[in-house]
Amino acid sequence: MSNRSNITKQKLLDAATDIIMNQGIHHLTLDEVAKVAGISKGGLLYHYASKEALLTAIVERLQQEQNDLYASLQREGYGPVEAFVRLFDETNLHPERATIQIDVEKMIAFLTLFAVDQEYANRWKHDLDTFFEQFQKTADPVETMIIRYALEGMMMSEHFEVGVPPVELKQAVIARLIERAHDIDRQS
Amino acid sequence: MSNRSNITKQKLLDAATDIIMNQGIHHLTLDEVAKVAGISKGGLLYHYASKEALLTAIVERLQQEQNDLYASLQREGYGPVEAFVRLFDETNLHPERATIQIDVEKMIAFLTLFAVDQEYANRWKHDLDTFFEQFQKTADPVETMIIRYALEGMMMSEHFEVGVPPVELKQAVIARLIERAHDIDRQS
DNA sequence: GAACACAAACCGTCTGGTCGGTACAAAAGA
DNA sequence: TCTTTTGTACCGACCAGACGGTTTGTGTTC
Repeated sequence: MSNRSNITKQKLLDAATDIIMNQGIHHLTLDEVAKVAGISKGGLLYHYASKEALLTAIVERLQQEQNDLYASLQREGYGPVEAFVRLFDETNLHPERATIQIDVEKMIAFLTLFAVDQEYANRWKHDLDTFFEQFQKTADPVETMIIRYALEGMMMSEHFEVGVPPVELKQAVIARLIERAHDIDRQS
Repeated sequence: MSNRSNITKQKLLDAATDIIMNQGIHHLTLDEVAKVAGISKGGLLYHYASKEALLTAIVERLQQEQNDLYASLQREGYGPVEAFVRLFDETNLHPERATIQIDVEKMIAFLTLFAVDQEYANRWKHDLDTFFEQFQKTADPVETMIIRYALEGMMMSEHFEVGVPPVELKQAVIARLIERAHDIDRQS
């Protein structure tokens, strides 16, 4: 695969991601992706033979990005639970690396993709199942699950903008979650 | 509006709800709803002039059901936070009223509707915003928000079947959430 | 018999996907 | 070195099916 081909593929994935994030999943049509990417529909279909192939590629790239971010947080010394919490709020905790927040925003936007067709969720399901299994073996599995669920719920709430609390309260919630995650990691 | 008309309307709403829950939102077409309801598409459009009108009716009915259930829980003496927790797990706590669990399952399925089009979420948003405001004025707003987020996250996890823990762990999580909710209600 | 409650054929649009063709560069042959 | 062939990347017109909605017709109820 040539470099030119790779660049075009990334452009297409970027365009599709952009559409999902800014216009919503129901505007994600092949014509729109091609238009945003500045490439013809024929060109799009040349690289991704079907819409499904395109979506698969998007999910895989996002998955990879998330894994990399989580791994880098663990390399910085955070335990598995605390690293998971920080995954959700890197921007607030480290404003200097604002770019990676994009990953989280992407992840949120992609929930809509999973919501529309469980097929795409299945691609991720196995990895997530394996990942969350470790959370059942911490010093306090119940509290760990509560932390995990709370983060996922917060994600939903923020994405749909339903019952969003004042910023200070949100910050306090995250602070307390980090605190507890830290304790759990220490005891584990 | 005649009784016959009302029965047909309920059949249509039931069919649409059934499709959303069992086939997913992208299979919710007017033809499919009509087919499942055993009524022609013309008949469907006679009662609900557009797909949007149908969806609005579905959301409104669900909203009503949820409100009624929450109110009945409060009438039984549960505080606002604990009643909210119990809303999510009535079947496990009271197997004898298994039917109302259906409401929760519906609610979960409908998240997909909101995911696809924020328009429908907006119909619910205002009420939910108002509802969640009281959670910011409890004895421990941070913990209350964590409880709320955790329940929403659990809902997501169960719906997409991602990282679902063993039943015992799930039960223990709910038990602890109820415990904390009870404390908060008592202190408030 | 008039309003109501449905049935069924039909229409226009949108969208995923096909297909024939072009541009161009690198390899192969002369 | 010049020509021919081949493979890659891309274009854009076109097609077929799906889907929301319309229209017209028919039976049912009061």
